[in-house]
Amino acid sequence: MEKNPKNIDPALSLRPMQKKRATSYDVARVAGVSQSAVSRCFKPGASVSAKTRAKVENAAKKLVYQPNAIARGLITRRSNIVAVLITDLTNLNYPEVLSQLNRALGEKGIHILLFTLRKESDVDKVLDQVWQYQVDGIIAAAQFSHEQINACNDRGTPLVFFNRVYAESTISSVCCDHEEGERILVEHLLNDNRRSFVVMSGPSDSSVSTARAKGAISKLEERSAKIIQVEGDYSYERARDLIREIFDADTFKPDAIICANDTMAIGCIDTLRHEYDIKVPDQIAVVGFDGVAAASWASYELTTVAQPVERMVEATVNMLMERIEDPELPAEKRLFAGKLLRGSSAPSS
Amino acid sequence: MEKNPKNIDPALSLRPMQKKRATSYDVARVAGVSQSAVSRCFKPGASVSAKTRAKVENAAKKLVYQPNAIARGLITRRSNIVAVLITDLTNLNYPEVLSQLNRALGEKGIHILLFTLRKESDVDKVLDQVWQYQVDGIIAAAQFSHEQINACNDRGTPLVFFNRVYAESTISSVCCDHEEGERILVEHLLNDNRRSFVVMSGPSDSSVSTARAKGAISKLEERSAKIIQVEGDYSYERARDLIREIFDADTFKPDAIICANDTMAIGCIDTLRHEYDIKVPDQIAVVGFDGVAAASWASYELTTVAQPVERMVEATVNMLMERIEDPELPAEKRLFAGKLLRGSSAPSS
DNA sequence: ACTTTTATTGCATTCGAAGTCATTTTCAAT
DNA sequence: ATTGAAAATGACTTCGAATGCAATAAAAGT
Repeated sequence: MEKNPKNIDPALSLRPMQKKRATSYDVARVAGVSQSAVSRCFKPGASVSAKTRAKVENAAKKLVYQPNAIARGLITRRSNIVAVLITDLTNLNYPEVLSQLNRALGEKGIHILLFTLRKESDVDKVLDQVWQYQVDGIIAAAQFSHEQINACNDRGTPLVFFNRVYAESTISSVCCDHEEGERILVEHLLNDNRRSFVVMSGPSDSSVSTARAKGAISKLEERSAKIIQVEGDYSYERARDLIREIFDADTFKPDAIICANDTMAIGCIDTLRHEYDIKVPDQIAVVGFDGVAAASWASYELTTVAQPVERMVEATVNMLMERIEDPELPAEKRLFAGKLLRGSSAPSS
Repeated sequence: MEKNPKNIDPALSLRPMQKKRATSYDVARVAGVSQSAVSRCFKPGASVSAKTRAKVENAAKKLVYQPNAIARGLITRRSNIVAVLITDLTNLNYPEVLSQLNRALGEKGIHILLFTLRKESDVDKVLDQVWQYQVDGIIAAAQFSHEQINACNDRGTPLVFFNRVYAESTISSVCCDHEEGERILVEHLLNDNRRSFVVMSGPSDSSVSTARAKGAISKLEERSAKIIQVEGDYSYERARDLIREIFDADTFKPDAIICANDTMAIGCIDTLRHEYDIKVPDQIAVVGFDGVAAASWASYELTTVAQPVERMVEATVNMLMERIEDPELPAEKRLFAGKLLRGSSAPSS
């Protein structure tokens, strides 16, 4: 190791440490066995004698050998990679989702190839990349067109949607029950004697927002409450602007605002308090959805519905893995109830 | 498309669409050219006649062919994948970082294999995975031991740290100038006639926290201000508890609190206002660091230093790519100044 | 028309691990 | 000692695309 006995062109020795990683052949040579034997040592449950295994393990350690997952993937047709497509990473609860996904998949030896999407139109471009990497499956927290879904089916790539549902029975998904969650929230507000509502939805192309709005409105109509509906975009700023529009117009006097997510709810609360000097929740109640960390901050103590992220992720990963093992499995939809988080009863600012 | 003219065993038609994707050989056969020709059609700048290219492109379209990135990676020794290791995805500004990274790398045709770390001790396990996937480089927003860094060097895997600096000149990193940022914040507070300070750091094993605390304290000592130092963990809850300890003890009367991140600053503000009825910033000023979205919310209007995430990400990606192209490039450290975001002067609650 | 030069093309090989299969070794049972 | 079953082993092939090289075709020059 220390000495360099061969007399070679010094220019050559200036070259970087040979970057070539050791291969199974190198290990085989050092261990004095065949390449097959080396391969078997790295395959759980393969037939290898203790002697051989010891020789190989020594050699592998000496050469700092790690099997090449790329080469392995080529022959096994399993990359042990799944693509995670996710829109809007800035959505406050996606980091949690991602981190949980990584943990759950990691436990099964699966890795995440991450794709973040800005616009829905990116899906096509991204799917092209996804095919090239021969991923074992796809987890999508983004809206797909039917062509895109069919493309996945045609190629036999298992696909599970996270928080997106499609009517078709052939599409697997894991979803929080947004509709029912909203109904619970509304029930809560009605019990609190709220009667005039603003329903602030998310962007219209978001199926999550649509489901939430639908849940809220269905319940409100059952009780024939007064409603106006406004379209936000999940952002604090847009919520602020909408509140201004409503309260500057001064034609509708709501006593409750139902927001499609927590961020907008917080935007509403801040704007009501700081710009209109309205007490929340005394004069107007505001509810959100998601249960993000900020919802429980003392300034807000927001009433909201938290998604059971951990269970949902667990379900997503299990469903995907099952379908990777057996692509014949029929599609399945799983719906998880959200958990109502009640803000404190009277935190006037 | 509509009709299925061939009379085949129905059992066969029940089988799934053949999952086998088309290979370059399939395309070659259909196009009536050699596999090499197909390969060249997908390599920019290769020598192919217009005639051949047309034939191949037609065939490729017909077979929905996508080159297999796994196989390509094996021969070219370039996976076009970089590993991104990131601790604590729940840190509020990492989603932004990730999303930017994805964009910047995507533009260069590089993909992200994502690893989220719960504990620092996970780095070893994760690095093993990283080697197996023959990634072209590593971007690390996590603390590495020197052995771990050396391991990367030994294998010739370019490594760039994001927001972690090491004294060694051989380690590349992109970092926000936390120290100087704090000094600016402190300057700001001193100009505002604040004299007694609490410095609330992050966890002691975080080099970012250390740098920030160091910057604040150096400046404070220059001006011989009164200081106490407490150790938080970047979380809202811990900040709240620390505030309680300080104000319940009632031995030290600060008029400013310097928090190592925005989340703790927000925790401090909420606790001061809602539990101690202290006006922020009138009676006590609170400053944070990071410039997260919540910092600018009307309830807080936090004075903080925003990291120039976009520029930092750009720099990180460029540095990494350069080193992937030419592993001989010397290490480099780039330090970006943060931007002071002044909260409004008097938002008493 | 005929030689050069240059641009295309295909053959054969390569990357690294895994699986098939035939062969050899081991070890227990007779 | 002999047989048979089970376990271990290695030679060889495979996965799918890229590439060096030699062969060929097209273009250019004389």
